[in-house]
Parts: sequence; C-alpha cells; structure tokens
Amino acid sequence: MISGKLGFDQPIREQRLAERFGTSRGPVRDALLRLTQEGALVYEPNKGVRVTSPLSDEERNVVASMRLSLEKHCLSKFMEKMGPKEEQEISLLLERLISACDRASLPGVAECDLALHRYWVAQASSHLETMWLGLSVRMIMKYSRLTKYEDIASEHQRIVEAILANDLDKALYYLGENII
Amino acid sequence: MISGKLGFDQPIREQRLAERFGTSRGPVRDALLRLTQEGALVYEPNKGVRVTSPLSDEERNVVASMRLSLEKHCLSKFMEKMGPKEEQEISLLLERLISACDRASLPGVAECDLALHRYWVAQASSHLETMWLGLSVRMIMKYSRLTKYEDIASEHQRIVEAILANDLDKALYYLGENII
DNA sequence: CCTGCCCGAATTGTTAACAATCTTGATTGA
DNA sequence: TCAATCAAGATTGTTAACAATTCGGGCAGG
Repeated sequence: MISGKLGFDQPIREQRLAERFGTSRGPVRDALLRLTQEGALVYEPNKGVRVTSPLSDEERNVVASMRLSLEKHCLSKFMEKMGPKEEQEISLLLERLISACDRASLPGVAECDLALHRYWVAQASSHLETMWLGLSVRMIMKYSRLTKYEDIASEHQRIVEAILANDLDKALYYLGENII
Repeated sequence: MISGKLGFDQPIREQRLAERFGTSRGPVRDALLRLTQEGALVYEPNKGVRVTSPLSDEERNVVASMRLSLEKHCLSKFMEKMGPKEEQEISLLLERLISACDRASLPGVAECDLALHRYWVAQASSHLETMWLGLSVRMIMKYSRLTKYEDIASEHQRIVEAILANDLDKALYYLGENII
C-alpha cells in the first residue's frame, strides 16, 4: 500500500488481487472500496479503482494547513489527559520510527511516521481520526520533502520530548515545523 | 440519507435495504461502504454499519475551521476562472436553495445548501472535493444553528451576489459568516 | 436470585457463477 | 488512408447460496 510499488493512475484489477491473496473478488472489492475511503484510490463506475493522482503543490499546502490545525487540536486534547500508559506507548512508537529511519526503508518510515501521529489523533477523537486519515494518506503520496531520514527522526524526537515534558507550546511549535 | 429518518448509532441491516430497493445484498454493501467513505456511517467488523454519532461542539468547531479554509481556497480558485456558464450554474443552484427554504423542507434545504457549496469546491479541485465531502457530511449532522430558513437563504444570497460581482474579499467574508 | 453456558435465530462474510459493460483490435466501406 | 463498425476478450456488476460470527434468551448449577 504505502510501499508505493504502483504508479499513479494505474488501474487495479480485482481478479489478480483475489488470486494473489487466495480469496474471491468479494472481499477484494470491499478492501478496495475501503482504500477508496482513505483516499489512496479513486473509483469510477464500470472501470474499477485506480491509484490516486498526487496532490498539486497548491493542494498540498491547503491540506497540510488543515492537517496541522487538526493535529494541534488533538495533541492539546491528548496531552491534557495523558498518563504513564500513553507516555510509554508514544515512546515505543517513536523508537520504531527511529529504527525505521536507521534501516532507511521508505515504506517503513512512512508507516511509522503516520502511526505516531495517528496515535495522538486517535486518542483525542475517533471522528477526527478518520478525517485525519484522509488528509494524511493523500499527503504521504508526496513524501518527498525530506530524503534525509535522520531529519525525520530528529524532528519527531523533539516533538515527543516536548510532549513527555508536558510542554504544550513547544510540542505544538515543533509539530508545526514537521507538518509542512 | 440526509432526510435523517434514522437515529444516531442505529444499525443498518443489509437484507432489509436489499428488499426495499429490489436488489441483492452485494450492491447494498457497496453503497453502505461508500456512505462510510463519506462519513455518514461507521463500519465495525462482523457488525455492519451504523449511523455516525454527531460531532461534539468542540469537534464541530475544528471541522468547521478546516472546512472554511478549504472552501476559501476553492472559492478563490473558482472565481479566478469563472465564466458565464459557471455564473449561470451558480445562480441556478442558489434559486433551488431559496426555493427549498420557501418550502421549509429541512432535507431539501440541507441538500441544496451542500450542492451550492460543493459546486465551487468541485470546480476548483476534485481532490479537495472528496475531502470537503467528508467534512460537510459530518457537519450537516448538526444542522441546528439556524432554524430560520430565511436566514439561510439570505446568507447564501449575499455570498452569490459577491461572487457574481467578482468581489473576492466580500465573498470570502460572507462565506466565513456562513460556515460556523 | 444470580452467574455462566449453550443453543438457535439473525446478521454479516465469502464464494462462484452469471450478466452487463467496457476495451481493443480487426474489418469494412468511403 | 482514414473513420466508423463490429466482435471478442477482459473487466466490473449482480445474484443467490453457503459459511462464519454475533446476539439474545432459556436453562442448569450454584
């Protein structure tokens, strides 16, 4: 999925996926429709689904600012009611991201990046989580800003440190630098 | 759908819908999954879908500000390349909304309201249109701010007048007053 | 009376066959 | 040569039967 083996606008064939996963077309259809829900695919009647074309720079800016305001709100809510359990979970997610950056695997980094952000969004509101997903999936298709994995790791490390130190202003500030 | 005959969290049964529309469960499943995509329903494995619970006031504020910034961007783009054809279409959509307000039918008003806003969003960007849909569908489940249909009509009349006069600042200003 | 278990009905999940639609390429006619 | 037409293959859409799961009520044991 995030592995990005497929080109933009490339059509997805139900039959081939069904055989590949050893199932029938029914569940494949469901799964594809659900990926459409997340924005990774687009559907056209009688033509099936195809990979979503990437956002233009302008569209990406609009989406990024929406995502930022959403995440800022969620992060505030999250930090209000954060306990030791949440601190532990967030540390774990950060570790995984750093590890993926060390391995320099783009799909792995993207996945761990999203997982970390998703955690505090999900903790704040399940409604906002599903909207966040739609924004993020589309944004990640332009995951080109940083190729230096070390920068990704350090950016998130700063954010998490601020969170664990319960420093809301600093956390929001670093978050704003991360989501561009 | 918008007619709101169903209570929040009420489960939707595939079989009943299939009989009602004289079809089988397959297409019903697809349709339900697609409504899930728009955010009107939520899905749980082995439990089917149920009507989405309404946003809290706080969530609604976050969503509204996201929707506003999205629509402002789209409206600017739209007005840049607006021609006589678009002017005509937008006038038609406004007329329909005013007519629905006269008839005082809540589902009709909500539908025409969305259709008008959707038009300039769709004209600006299909990517942003699908995201806008997710925001709006959830917001409309709290369509309680104005019960006075005349206000809805006049608010939109001001917006459209500004658009037709090519007055961007005024259009954005009235739009900001409309989306709260 | 209460708790846990089990059974059956209701509901969702899956499958394979069939129907409808689209795509592609060759053919025909101007 | 070019354009329109048609046919065959590929692909998606639909259906009904079956499998798996969940839900609710009754029942036995404590």
